[in-house]
Amino acid sequence: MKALPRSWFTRSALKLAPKLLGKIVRRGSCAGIIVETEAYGTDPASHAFKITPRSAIMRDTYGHWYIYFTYGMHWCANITTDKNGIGAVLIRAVEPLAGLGTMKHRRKTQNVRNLCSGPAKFCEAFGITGALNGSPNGNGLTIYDAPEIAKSDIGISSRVGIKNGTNFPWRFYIKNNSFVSR
DNA sequence: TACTGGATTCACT
DNA sequence: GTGAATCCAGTAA
Repeated sequence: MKALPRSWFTRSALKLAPKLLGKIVRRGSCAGIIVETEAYGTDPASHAFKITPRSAIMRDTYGHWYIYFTYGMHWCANITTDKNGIGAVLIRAVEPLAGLGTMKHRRKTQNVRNLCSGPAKFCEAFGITGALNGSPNGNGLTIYDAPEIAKSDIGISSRVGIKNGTNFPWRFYIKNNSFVSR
């Protein structure tokens, strides 16, 4: 199994978000299949809409982890993209493959479907915190290559703008996968 | 320095 | 379906 090289992340978030589906993410003994992603570019919902010290990593890097804290209690993990622009892909849901015992312990639940079926759940199950913010893919938290998911098996949805009435962002998920969030 | 609200989740009704 | 938990980045002063 080979880690996705930095060059893999040179394209835009919108292009890469569906291609990340089916890839393997691993941290320590925990691993899983990415089943849901969300693309963030310069839309009004994105932290990159206005570049600040926190979000500058989305402009300045690609193939690095952008991990931020929200709602006073949750971490969310993104992989930065777009060599010449601004973007990141949020990992929204993962199907657990290995390290189930550790995940159950961290998540305080025995329900496998509830371990990683949400962006903050995924971070908690994998023990991801801001300590990993800014680190490149492969340094503690790694996405490995895997066969692409067929286009016909990928679902797409966009939320209609809460902020500006625009459509944003783009959510991609593997159809009929019970580990996708809702 | 003070205030506001969020790329969420969970318990409860 | 609704509301609480909880803290930090961003913004305004």
